[in-house]
Amino acid sequence: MSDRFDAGAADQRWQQRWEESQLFAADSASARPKAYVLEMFPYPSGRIHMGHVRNYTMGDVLARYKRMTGHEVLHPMGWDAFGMPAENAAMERKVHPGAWTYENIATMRGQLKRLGFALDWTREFATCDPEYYGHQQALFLDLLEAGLVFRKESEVNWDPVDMTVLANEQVIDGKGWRSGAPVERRKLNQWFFRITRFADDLLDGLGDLEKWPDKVKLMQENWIGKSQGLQFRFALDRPAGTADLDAVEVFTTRPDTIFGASFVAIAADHPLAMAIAADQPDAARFIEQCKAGGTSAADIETAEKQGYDTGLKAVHPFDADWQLPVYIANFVLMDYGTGAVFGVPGHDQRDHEFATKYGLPIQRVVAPSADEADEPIGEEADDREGVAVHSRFLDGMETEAAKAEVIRRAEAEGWGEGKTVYRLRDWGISRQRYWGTPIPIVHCESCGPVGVKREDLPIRLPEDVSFDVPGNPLDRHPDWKKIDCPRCGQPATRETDTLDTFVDSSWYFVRFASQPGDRPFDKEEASAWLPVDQYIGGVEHAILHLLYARFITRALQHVGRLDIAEPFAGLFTQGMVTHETYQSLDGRWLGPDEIELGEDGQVIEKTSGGGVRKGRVEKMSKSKKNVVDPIPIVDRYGADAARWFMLSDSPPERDLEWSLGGIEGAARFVQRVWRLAGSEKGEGGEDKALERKLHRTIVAVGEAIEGLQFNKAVAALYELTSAIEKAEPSSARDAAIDTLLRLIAPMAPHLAEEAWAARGHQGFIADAPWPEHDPALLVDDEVTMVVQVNGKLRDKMQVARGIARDKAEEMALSLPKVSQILGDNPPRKVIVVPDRLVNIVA
RNA sequence: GCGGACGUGGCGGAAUGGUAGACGCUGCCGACUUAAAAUCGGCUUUCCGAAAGGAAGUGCGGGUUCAAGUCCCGCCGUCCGCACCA
Repeated sequence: MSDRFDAGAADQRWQQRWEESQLFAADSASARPKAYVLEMFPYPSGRIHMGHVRNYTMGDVLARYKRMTGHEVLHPMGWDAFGMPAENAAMERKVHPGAWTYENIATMRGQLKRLGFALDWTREFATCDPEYYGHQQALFLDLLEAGLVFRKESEVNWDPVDMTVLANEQVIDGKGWRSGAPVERRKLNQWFFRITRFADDLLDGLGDLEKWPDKVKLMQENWIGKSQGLQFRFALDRPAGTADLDAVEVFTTRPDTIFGASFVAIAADHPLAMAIAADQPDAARFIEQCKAGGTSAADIETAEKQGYDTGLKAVHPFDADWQLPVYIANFVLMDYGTGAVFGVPGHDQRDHEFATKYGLPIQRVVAPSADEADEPIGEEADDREGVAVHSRFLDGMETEAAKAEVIRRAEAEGWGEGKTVYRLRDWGISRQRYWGTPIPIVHCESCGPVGVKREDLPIRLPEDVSFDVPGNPLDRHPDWKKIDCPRCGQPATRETDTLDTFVDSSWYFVRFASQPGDRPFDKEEASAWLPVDQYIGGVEHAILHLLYARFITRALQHVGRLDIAEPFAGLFTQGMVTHETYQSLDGRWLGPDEIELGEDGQVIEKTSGGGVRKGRVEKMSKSKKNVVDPIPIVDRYGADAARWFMLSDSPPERDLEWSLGGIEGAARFVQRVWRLAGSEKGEGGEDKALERKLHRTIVAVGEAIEGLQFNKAVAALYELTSAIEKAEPSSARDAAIDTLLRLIAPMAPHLAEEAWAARGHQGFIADAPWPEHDPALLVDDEVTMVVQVNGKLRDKMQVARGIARDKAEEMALSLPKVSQILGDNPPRKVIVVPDRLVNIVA
């Protein structure tokens, strides 16, 4: 063996051998227990970044570990290939989105292979492959036939200058990112998936997801937002002219605060608002104003609360003489509840701001106790629950009881009813863009929207499109949309909207498991692999992607395509990769390769020698120029060092700060293991202490990998490596080295294979069984017990394991340090935790 | 604005309510070397002390407990998501 591990040569050698032997191709028919390990597939943006390296390294360690523990492993890779960046590239660089995307895929595939991931490349696909999106169109038709797809009006961000629909991220401070024009909200007829039909089911299903992080389940629960409340009608004292507008229907989750109401507010696009606008020009103007700005919730809710007093009065349901002003308000959403609310400024912060602005009464109607009924409401609303006060017949009732009582009376008197509502809205899937899956619908004047014939799938995107002007190229294509109606044969037009790319990523994991040519997937084969045992990706996907994938899985079950409800049995959300940022003194962002350490230790800009301000540690991003490209790192230090660093130190769920020192440390460790593997062999001899350490490490590393706590596995392996280095040559030490190689094989596979072969073993270490541990070697005969006085550490003692309580107490009390502190006073109390500590309370 | 998390040495972090700082990085000292690199050994929370030893200490302020980084309440700060970014 040579002195230094040649990472470049070893990486290449083993990657080639793995590929030649098709080692990581998954066999659906295998009799071994199956394990499906999946990382969120990447968007082919151009080059892989550190976040990808971290994500795929974690999954790779688990996949390789599962393989060594006797599983048939499915660990596939593909491309989430539709989306806006390809269209932006087309506009900026005059390249076709498809050409741009497939070039990026080719580059990134090579980069991933360079890292030596144990991936089954035979199952690779891109969502922009017509084969894939054709199957997706078939699934769309299934859902359409099952009544899970419908059409309705909904708002989009409209750029009035570019005459195009904008994504939320393209709206910056209420203006279009290219044109700079103030954005408007505009209504379009669009397609939706009826996800709300599964709202309860998606909520209940969270309860069974034991291997999901609680925080993600909680976020989904809040997103679905199931709440019980009261829906009721406020009579309007002056009918607005038409018979059906003599009442306004509101929904509230706090019916107990009904006596604290001081106004009624309706959405700007509420039918009543429309009716009022018809004869009040000021109202019409206000409604126009409300349409300014983007559609995102953050935009709407951080905007200043504004209202327009319609002059109408709503009659309080419990008191015919009590009238509330009716406002049109910019913060009430038509999509949630009934599009109308009553405002209780005492107990809702938004209502409080509104009431303060318009001089409306603020009355306390809930208090921590009846004694505090007259505590004034201060600068902020009091949103705690308690007992009802100043609320007539509700006075003294607990919040929950008061809610029930109001609902009971409303139902008895016939003006309202208890109702369950969800915050979750139906999933809008229409996108007015080219680079996505065409929605397989034909619009016919006589038949309406009709699904295309299945034998015509895939409905392909036309190649000859131009991106010279903004807007949807499908819509302006000269003949693509012209087609005869599949039902009546009359001339008709294709739907020119494409599907949200979240649809693409909502079933790709099924296609990985089974990919027949003639249908989306085979139910039996997919069932053999699904659900995914461990899914790994960024926490930024905690709600939308994961909820949509759960929905689609249920929908596919509903239409009989699949027989599981939950796609991902285990979920892990990993943190971001961050790096320091640097700015020149005049404010330009500088990349890590544009700076260096000056003679006096100050950071300076390489080209000018000018001063550099160290900025905060932030997520790697092009705009801050703090991106480190993984590939030069891999070329310089080897794939294993890069992988090892990604797993070291930082807990995987937290952010990882990239550092040069860190990668060098990892590379040093790779060399240490290599030297150890080539070190002098011993003849015979036991080494009990080393064996103990070894077997504890086997347990620790296995548990750490199963729990995805790779930083702990790394720490345990450092300890074991040091212990072996310090041990005298012996056969026990040689065995420990072979075991160490198997333990690091999932994390540093090239090093492990190279050293395994150099030590004379046959076959791939990737195929070697995971080491077994001997339980007898895990426990020591002696333990250290801590002796505390009043909870403070004063001494320690070595005792036999399993020592009796009274014996431990006696020993502790006889320690000189203890008696010195206690003096002549007998201890008041002694707490003994077996084998751990004695705490003496003086 | 709403929802969710996180906060421990110079740095990344470890710690079933039971020895705070494992392991790694950095730095310093030493060995090897003509020299350097590589490698190996030691030290590295702060304060007081020559040492032995002592005191303080897990964002801030309270609380529960024999015992709190860990549990509870209230703040502060940072990050993620908010439905057309992926």
